[in-house]
Amino acid sequence: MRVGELSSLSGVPTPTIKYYLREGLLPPGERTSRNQAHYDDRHLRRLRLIRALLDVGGLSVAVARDVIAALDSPDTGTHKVLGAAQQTVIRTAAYCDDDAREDATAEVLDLVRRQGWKVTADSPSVAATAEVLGALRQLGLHEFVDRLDDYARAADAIAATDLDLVRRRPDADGMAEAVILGNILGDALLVALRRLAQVHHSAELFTDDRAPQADPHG
Amino acid sequence: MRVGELSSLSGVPTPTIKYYLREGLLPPGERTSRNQAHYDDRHLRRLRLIRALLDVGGLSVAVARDVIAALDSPDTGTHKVLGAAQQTVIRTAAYCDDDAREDATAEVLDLVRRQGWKVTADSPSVAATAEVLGALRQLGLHEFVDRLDDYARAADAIAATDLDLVRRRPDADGMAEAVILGNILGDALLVALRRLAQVHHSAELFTDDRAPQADPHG
DNA sequence: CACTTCCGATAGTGGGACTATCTATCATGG
DNA sequence: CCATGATAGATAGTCCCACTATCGGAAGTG
Repeated sequence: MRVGELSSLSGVPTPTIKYYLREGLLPPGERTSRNQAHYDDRHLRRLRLIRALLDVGGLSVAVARDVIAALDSPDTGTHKVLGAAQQTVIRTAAYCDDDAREDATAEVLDLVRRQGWKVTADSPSVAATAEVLGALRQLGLHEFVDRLDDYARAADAIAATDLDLVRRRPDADGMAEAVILGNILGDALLVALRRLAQVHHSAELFTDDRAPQADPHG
Repeated sequence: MRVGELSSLSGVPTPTIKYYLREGLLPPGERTSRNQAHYDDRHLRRLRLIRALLDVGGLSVAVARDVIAALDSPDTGTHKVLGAAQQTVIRTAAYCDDDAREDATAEVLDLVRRQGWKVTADSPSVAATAEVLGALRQLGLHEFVDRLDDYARAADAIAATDLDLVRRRPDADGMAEAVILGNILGDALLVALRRLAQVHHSAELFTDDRAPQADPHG
């Protein structure tokens, strides 16, 4: 197909497709002449991936490019792809200072040990977790930090399900995309589910020991 | 204190503080004359909250203003504040089409019933969850949707911990801020913990049935 | 052969989050 | 008491990002 058809099938305007081509998010089509190129359904799938990363995952174009590049690297083993997915954590700008970060890193490594997780100290996830932990500390949310293990247990259950899904999936063509998407959409899903469950627990808590409010948030 | 001191204590440049004042993120200081105003540590706390919402939570200034407005509303009961925290879910732009969304909404309500959650159908969390679910479906990640209950269970455990923290906290001055921050930083924390746990499970899985790779993602 | 579509390049747009400047005050220390 | 410097408020400018518009030349299409 040509770019016009790709545009109408995907719902992405032609100039935007050109922009993604320029930015290296979308691989170029197969050239048939000086000003003609053919695209196939791989381009369509890729385009959908891009939109999901940008719209639902909230990634920037630059980060999306990096994620996609990892996806396209020759050795796309599952483990490697999961490594690429790690990149998608980055939404915590540097917030806490260096001392706090260092303390927090030690604390995360402690947590890792307690949970029996096999993770090396220099993993980017450790840094990401430490960053958030530092922010929590610095803002005085100590109770939160005290319940870190509770949250870690939940995260462990989630990751177990994640990996179970990966394990069951045959190493098909779209597997790498599925892993990335599962992580990014999975994050959004978990946030939504958490709010949902909060509404329930909130209603439960406050209809017991406070004035019964009929309105569970709308 | 005056704005200069507020700036140096918070690390936020003076023009930016003025900008936040203009945008209604920060309440005006107590005027002492035509061109002088005094700020106190409430302003400092608020400023820290703002930066956390923007930097760590990734909220836009507009959304942050809404959240803060809810925080400042006269009846700042815990349940109400949690309602405001719901606002912070919004990062999933409209991605799936209307039909998919409708189906997904029904599916979410089913889930709510299965989990025994007390949530009304018109809660914003339901819509948010449905949006993500629709996106997952539309992208062909059906296995993911099939494990929805697993994720919901984890979310329930998380929310239970969340509410337990709220319950234990005396209704102090900073409680509302803590709830909001706990949600927003908590999201970031859980994403980070999930990645951390994934690294572990990934290592575990692939050192068993594949070529042993020494490198758990860096 | 008229007409549409395409490619590639370049330039422009609009929104968001600041950032700079300017004027008219006011504060303060010598 | 006055020079120096900070401040409030207003307005305008900047920078980045994600597009979007236009254009020239070339190729497909009925």
